[in-house]
Amino acid sequence: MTKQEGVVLGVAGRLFREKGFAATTVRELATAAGMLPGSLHYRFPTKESLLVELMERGMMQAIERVRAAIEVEDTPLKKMRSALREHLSILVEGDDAIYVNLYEFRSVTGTARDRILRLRDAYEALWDGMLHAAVGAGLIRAGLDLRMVRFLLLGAVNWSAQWYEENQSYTPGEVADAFFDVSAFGFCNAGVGGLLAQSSERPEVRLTDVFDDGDRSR
Amino acid sequence: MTKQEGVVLGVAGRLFREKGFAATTVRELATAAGMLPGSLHYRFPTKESLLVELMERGMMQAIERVRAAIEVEDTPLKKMRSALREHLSILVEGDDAIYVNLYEFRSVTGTARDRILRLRDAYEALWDGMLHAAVGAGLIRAGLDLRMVRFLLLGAVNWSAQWYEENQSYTPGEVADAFFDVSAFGFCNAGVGGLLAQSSERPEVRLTDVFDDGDRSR
DNA sequence: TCGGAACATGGTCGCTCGGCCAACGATTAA
DNA sequence: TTAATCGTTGGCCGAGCGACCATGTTCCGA
Repeated sequence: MTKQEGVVLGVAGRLFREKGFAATTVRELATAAGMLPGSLHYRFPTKESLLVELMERGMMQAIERVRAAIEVEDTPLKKMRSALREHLSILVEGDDAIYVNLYEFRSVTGTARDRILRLRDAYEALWDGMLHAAVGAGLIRAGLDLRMVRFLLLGAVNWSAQWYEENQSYTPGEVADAFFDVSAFGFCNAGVGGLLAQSSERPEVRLTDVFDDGDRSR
Repeated sequence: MTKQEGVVLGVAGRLFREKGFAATTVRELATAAGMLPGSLHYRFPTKESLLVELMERGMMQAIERVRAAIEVEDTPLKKMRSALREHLSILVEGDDAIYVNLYEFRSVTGTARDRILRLRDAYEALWDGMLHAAVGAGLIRAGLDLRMVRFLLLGAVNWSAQWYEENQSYTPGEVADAFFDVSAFGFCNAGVGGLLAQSSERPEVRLTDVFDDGDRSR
């Protein structure tokens, strides 16, 4: 990737995020990248090819970042918490490629669609791996649909991009940890949660085995 | 509202949902509504006025439906569960106005933006009311940020529209109930959840006081 | 019955779109 | 110095855009 292509992808990410793919013109892209429309066409044959390139790079980068965030943790729940933090951090303060991935996918057609879907599958596999490891470690309440747990967590953080911009009274880490805390332990209080928990057949696990660092927000 | 206007709003919802506002042309709208562009212009001066009309009607309708779903329940948690069901049901199988509200808001400019934001505030106030009632009834774990609980629940269901289409192995009610179940009681098992719950100062509440109907999916 | 309001028609206006390319400098290698 | 290559320029293309309106047509109340 040349330096110029990097500039183009950068401004494309910003404009696609701000205005949406369909509402962004190639002239705007070229001007923002400091060149003329013809030059942009020389590097990217079509507007959609620019979108696809941006999305694929962003997705691969996100997978690597989350994978790295997982590797440094040593228990399934810590891995999940760390992955959630990284995911939200990339989304709201990383480059714009992931936001575009989430909200402009409908503009991608043909075979590029499948390539991006395969990348998404790879990302989701990271989560399923963590969840299954947590089940294996006896940390997950019995009878839950793991897919639903994943949908809950990732849906909440993905949607956060919608309200976080105008409501930055939290850090991304605080938001992610709050979501993880509620999802893991429930918003119901001791009595309600405790009564339900008694129906679980899982062995007891000491809380300190799960979180021994006391660090719930970064 | 005349019958024709209803037709126009209907096809507008469908096309805005399928292709997005910016990618939909007035000619497409007119053709789909069985009329010519000029006729459409007679009823709605601009494309954006059509979007605003659609969004306002949809939002008001959603508020009424959720309010009705809340009223027939008698405890805070039941109200929340019912509201979540209704919300998701409207989103994935109701008319398209709510989907458009969620995903095309950026195309609204000027004073119409504020009008729609005020409708959103009214909807969120429904949720805050339920959450505060739950706190008052001693059902919510101490130390939680209620706004985060709301963001978690509504974010997860709002995002569901992204994956539900191609994955209809669940009913909307099942999805909403799964989200509610995990959020309320946590995905961690008895030991982990129980240890955390012991730190709560809330009095015990019998589970049967919360859900006595056993109906967890419709 | 009939006058007028309500509505539909079909086309045009001025403009911008994404895509395209022949000609042109800048850079590099021989 | 020269020739080949790489990247850029700036404008043109047909298509399609949103907006608009003069002219018919329908329909309903007086």
